Amino acid sequence: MHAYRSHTCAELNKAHAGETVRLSGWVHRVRDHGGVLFIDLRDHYGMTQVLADSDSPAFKAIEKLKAETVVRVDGRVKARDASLVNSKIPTGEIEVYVTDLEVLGPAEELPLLVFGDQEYPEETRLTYRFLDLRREKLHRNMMLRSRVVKSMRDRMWGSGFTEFQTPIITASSPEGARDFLVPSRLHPGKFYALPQAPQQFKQLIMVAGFDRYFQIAPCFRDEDPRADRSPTDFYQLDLEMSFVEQEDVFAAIQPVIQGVFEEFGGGHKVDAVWPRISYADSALWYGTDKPDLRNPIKMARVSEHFAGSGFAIFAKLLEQEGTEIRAIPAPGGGSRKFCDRMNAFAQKEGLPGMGYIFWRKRGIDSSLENTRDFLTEFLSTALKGQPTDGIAERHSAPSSDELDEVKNRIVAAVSEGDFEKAKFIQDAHFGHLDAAGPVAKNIGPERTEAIRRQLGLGEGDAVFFLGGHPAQFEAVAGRARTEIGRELGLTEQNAFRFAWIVDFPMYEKDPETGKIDFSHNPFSMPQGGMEALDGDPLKVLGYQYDLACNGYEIVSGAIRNHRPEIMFRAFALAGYPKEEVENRFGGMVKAFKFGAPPHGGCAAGIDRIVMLLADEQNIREVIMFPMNQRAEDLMMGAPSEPTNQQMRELRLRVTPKE
RNA sequence: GGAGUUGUAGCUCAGAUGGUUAGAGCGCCGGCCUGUCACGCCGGAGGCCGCGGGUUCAAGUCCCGUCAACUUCGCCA
Repeated sequence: MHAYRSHTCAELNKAHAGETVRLSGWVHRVRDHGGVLFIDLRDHYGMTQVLADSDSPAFKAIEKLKAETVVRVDGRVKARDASLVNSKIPTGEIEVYVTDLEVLGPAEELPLLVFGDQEYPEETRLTYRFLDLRREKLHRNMMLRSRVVKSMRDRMWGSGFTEFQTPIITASSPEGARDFLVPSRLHPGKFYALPQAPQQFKQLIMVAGFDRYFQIAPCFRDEDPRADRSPTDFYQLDLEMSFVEQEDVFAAIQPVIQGVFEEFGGGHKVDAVWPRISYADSALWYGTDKPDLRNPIKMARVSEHFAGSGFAIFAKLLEQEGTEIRAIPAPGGGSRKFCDRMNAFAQKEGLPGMGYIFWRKRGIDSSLENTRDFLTEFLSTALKGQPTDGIAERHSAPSSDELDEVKNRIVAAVSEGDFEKAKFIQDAHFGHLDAAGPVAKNIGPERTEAIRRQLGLGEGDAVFFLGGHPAQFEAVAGRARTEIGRELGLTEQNAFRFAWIVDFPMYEKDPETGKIDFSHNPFSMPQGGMEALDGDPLKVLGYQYDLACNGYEIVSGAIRNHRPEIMFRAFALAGYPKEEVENRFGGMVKAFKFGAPPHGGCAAGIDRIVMLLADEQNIREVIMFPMNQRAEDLMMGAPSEPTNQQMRELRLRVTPKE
């Protein structure tokens, strides 16, 4: 018999009854009943209940076992009585009566329990990651990750891509993030860098004529972490294609991503149609370049309704250059309580607050009834094209100057034949909806009605307003949109919604220094080529795109700039002279001078995709050995101090902390 | 670097308004138990209430500072 096992802990069933078997695994849980005791024996594959009673030669030893001890047991498979079957586990129809036991790996008292779903501090979990990984959830997440990567790889091969590895120790490539540097022993004072992405290498692979490349590539960036961003390193499905345009790249990657989400998405709905949304529209509608389209709320510009209005804050604001008022519609959010809560949310996010309007049924004052009746009859008669003479006599006169004014304007509109306008004024003042909230009072019924119509809102709905320079409130507006969608239950559950965000601007202006710099990837081809670079840099768009899914950026890519002369010009606009470009990207620029094919590609964030598929909120839950928030590996003790010998070899000295 | 939240037993957490000896569940240790599968029952150990200072007759509780963790802004091809 094999030294450790004849079967795994997931294999045995009724058909094995009577057989003598050997199992190895961890002592998951012990249930000691005095004369009989049970152990759940666990391995990677599953769990089997083993038992011993006082007649068993192993009884004494088994009584002393502690949780997580690794043991080998020999025993006899017993079919369980119907009343004793455990339907929760696949091996629940049998149990193994232990005749011999050997401790293979004793275990001390645990800092973290493997069974149960008790929560532990991250610090403990990361220090004892190997224990945490034994637990069901992480074990499952890591297996999911492994299968996702295999599926991606298979799909890529299936679509004619070939896989190549690129260097890990390489040259610095100033693409935005901070580099991890590696000191060179052979060249004291010089440093290698770990690649932030295999960007230049994959472009060179295209120049080398391989046509379609992919790689499951590690990427290294020395930036602060976020819940969806690992510090230090992460993995991408990196791909590049020659002789393609933007839509060709989309067509290549969509089946891979969609396929993986369908395969591992646990039955969630997966979008088959991925809309293209411009960066500008995405910012306006969703307040972010990675919108969550499960949330149906679409924001809108409503400046015109506030310009010159009685709402002084916004009216004044709009007199400044570049300001706008934007609306976040909130269908079903029409209560004072909800509106106040969202206003508080905006204040917590650092804004002065959000103005709001909400609509409810209008209770018409009896003193207004006459006017309303008059107008209703007058309008409906007018709309039918019949003479309106004599209607005034059938109703007593309106009761105030203000009402007179409204009435006269309706009558005037009708006489000009502008029935639409007449109906609008009528609705604004006497319609069945009453607009509540301070904003409505200040801008008056007609501007309020115009906003309501623009946004398609009705009874029980609300709308929130934000004003100023869009760059300053857009992101908060986006978060408010998310919050509103969530609170009102508008955001669809159990679905993955995708969209390509396209037409990213090539450049942006630093609001403080006024300096023009690349807003995204400097290697992208500007739309319109060389000519486009002659005008206003801030208006130049790139062939650059992201794929957004449920509020996360999961793919990013571009059609590359493969023409040296356009590249020099593009860099010059951002203030990089030709010499510097040649200095920093010499290898690539040179390559482009010897026949470079038009090419483009993208990279998909594997960690984030698995995170979405595993329904996890934190990327550390899908990484085998993650760093903590301070980029430390608590288990391995990294970073650590080098030995003096190492420092001498590298000719390095650390300056003391100030 | 800025902001928010949290910090009480090994772990998860409870401890209104300041007031006797700081509690529960899980885990751990000891005992009982031959059908459990989150076994049950009895008993026990285990606390610088993150740390420092202050207010007060009295501080886990209020104030100031500080440290740590997480989240977030900046940053992020």
